[in-house]
Amino acid sequence: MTDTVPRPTLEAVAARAGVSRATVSRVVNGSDGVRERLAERVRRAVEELGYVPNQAARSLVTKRHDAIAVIVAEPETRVFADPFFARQLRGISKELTAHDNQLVLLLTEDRDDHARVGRYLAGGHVDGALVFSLHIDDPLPGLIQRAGLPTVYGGRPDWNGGRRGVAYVDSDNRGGARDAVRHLLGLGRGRVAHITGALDQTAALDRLDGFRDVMVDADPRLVAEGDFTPAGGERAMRRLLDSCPGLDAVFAGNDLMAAGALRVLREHGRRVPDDVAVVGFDDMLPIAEQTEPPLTTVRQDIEEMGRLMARLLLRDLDGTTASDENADGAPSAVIFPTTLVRRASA
Amino acid sequence: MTDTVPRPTLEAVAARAGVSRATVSRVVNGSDGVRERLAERVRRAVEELGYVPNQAARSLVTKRHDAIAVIVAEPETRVFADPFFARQLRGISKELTAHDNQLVLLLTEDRDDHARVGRYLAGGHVDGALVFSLHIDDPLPGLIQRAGLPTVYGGRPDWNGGRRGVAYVDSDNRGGARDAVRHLLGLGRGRVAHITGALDQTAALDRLDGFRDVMVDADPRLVAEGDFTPAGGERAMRRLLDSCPGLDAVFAGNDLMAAGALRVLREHGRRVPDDVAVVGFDDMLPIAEQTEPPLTTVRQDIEEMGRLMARLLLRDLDGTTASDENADGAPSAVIFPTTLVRRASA
DNA sequence: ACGCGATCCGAGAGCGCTCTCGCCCGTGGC
DNA sequence: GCCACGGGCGAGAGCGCTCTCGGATCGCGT
Repeated sequence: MTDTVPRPTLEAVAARAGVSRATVSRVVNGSDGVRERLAERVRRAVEELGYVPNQAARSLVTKRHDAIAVIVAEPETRVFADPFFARQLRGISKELTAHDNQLVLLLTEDRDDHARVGRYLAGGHVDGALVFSLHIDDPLPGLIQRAGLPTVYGGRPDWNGGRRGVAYVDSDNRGGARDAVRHLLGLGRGRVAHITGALDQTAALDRLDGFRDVMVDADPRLVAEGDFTPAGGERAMRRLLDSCPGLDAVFAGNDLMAAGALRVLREHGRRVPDDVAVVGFDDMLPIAEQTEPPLTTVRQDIEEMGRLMARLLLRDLDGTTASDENADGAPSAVIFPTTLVRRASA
Repeated sequence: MTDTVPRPTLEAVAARAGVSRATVSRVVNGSDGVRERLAERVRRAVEELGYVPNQAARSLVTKRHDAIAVIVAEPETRVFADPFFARQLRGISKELTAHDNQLVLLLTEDRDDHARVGRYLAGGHVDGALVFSLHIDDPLPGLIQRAGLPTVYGGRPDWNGGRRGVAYVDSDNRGGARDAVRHLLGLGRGRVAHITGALDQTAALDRLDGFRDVMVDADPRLVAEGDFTPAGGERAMRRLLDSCPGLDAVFAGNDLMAAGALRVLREHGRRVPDDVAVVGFDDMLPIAEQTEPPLTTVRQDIEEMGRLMARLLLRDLDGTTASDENADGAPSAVIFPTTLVRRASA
């Protein structure tokens, strides 16, 4: 390993430019009050020495780290088999790097991990946190709140009603579900069934609510509980076919379950969309395009949601610096619209 | 925002325990030479005050950050529609957190990003780097090398032959490809075609080599270039059907292309696997299980590969501390075995 | 010419930690 | 009973930076 040459310090740059450390610092941090001639000399020295500020030293005094934690709480590998996550991460990454912030990724699986994460956050290594895929009764939010870290959640937290001012970004699950069901009705289908997601997640609950908004007094047997997995979708579909053989449409809580449902329908000789129309949710590529037939589904702009989460957090961080109550102004919840993507299945 | 109470410092703990800062430091960092009685007192003080070391201050003197960068160089969204990445990340994450290292994620899209990343790495914010999805002629490795950062690559870099001692972890693409093709031959298929991946990636090249190892003097028209996408797979399949209508098996460079190929085959009325057997690569869930018919494919232990990458890097880091040449001993390349997963398509 | 702001810059303290060095004290050899 | 020795602990310097504060310098009005 090439023993790294010690990197130049502020001191070194100052010496070379014939000025004091303070002046170099001013130039480097872009504060004004330095005459152009000097500033130019400093900049040249920085260039020549290849000076890069030592972040540790800087943080030590500023107490800022320009780093935010992204926490993905996913006990199961399920969501991991899902490009969703990667997309959102990409959006976040773009926004953060645009503002010179680092992205510290924390993946958690179980409660032990959450304790560890709590300790980490309390350790003050990062300026804020972005949290995903919380399930009901997760201890994490409590830990984070105690650490006093500015946080933005991805997806509506279940305790939203309780505490106030919780910032989160979510897609319009309820509205998207309504659109999906209305589309089915518009196709002339009368007996529309719904396969729900795992009901310990707000996304599943909201989609179910959207379904109910439209199918006001639907036969309760038209709703079958799934768990967001293909296998769960298959099971739910079988149950539905069993209890309501006359159904002519299915709205699945996500594309994975829709794929499972398609398989069961085919197995039972029901043609899609002729006999039964199917709509999914997420527009999870490449699944949605690969099913037979390709899936009509509800799309959300995942990447943009990621960006927005980051943006909200960064804004909050700046607000905090200004030390006000930050209770007002900021819309603490942003709901993204969804769009129906028509393919062959409905 | 609750104005965070200033966190206790070493000084505070020392005062409370009635010892010097040095002693507290020793206890906290687990170095010996502190009598048990004192150590216990210090530990209690730490507990009572909820002391957590300030990482910035520590790094300032140790020049260690206990942070490593994970760089995913992916210009296209392609690989992002792919759970591969998430799995590997999870493996890395587990290993790193087990050793109290942070994971700093850097996602790059274009060359500009790479310049930025280069600067970041040179900035000495992290102790090492894990790099993925390099394409041929990427400037990144050069930048990293100049920054003198210990690095482990995910997937064989194309310049492996050139420079020496490049550490990387890859799966046995060539061997896996051979297994796939042999399986097809074992099924009694004689005219096996291959749809390659994007040939600017070593994984695609290696899989092609594996194919050729077995199909020593195959008709060159049995090889069609793809690009790892479903659409590319479709196009390649059409070309193959066109030039070699008599083919009875296809080995696709990944599952996405295999899915595309399946569609084209179905469209052309070829039954799978009866008329044409198909094998993919990656066992990319949930794709492989959702195709019609489910895909026989080659699996690799992604998560474990991630873990190993992290482990290799951390070991290198420790070795560096010990300031030796680290030229020997360490196997700088590790190839993971693959296994064939039999489903219905072949 | 002289004084008075305003402007620009440097000196120096201090962020919280690690680590070297040397002091102190207890022990053992003679 | 004295001195050498060694292990346990504290004092203090210093990591590289920011930021306050006061001094130097300049321009301007009179």
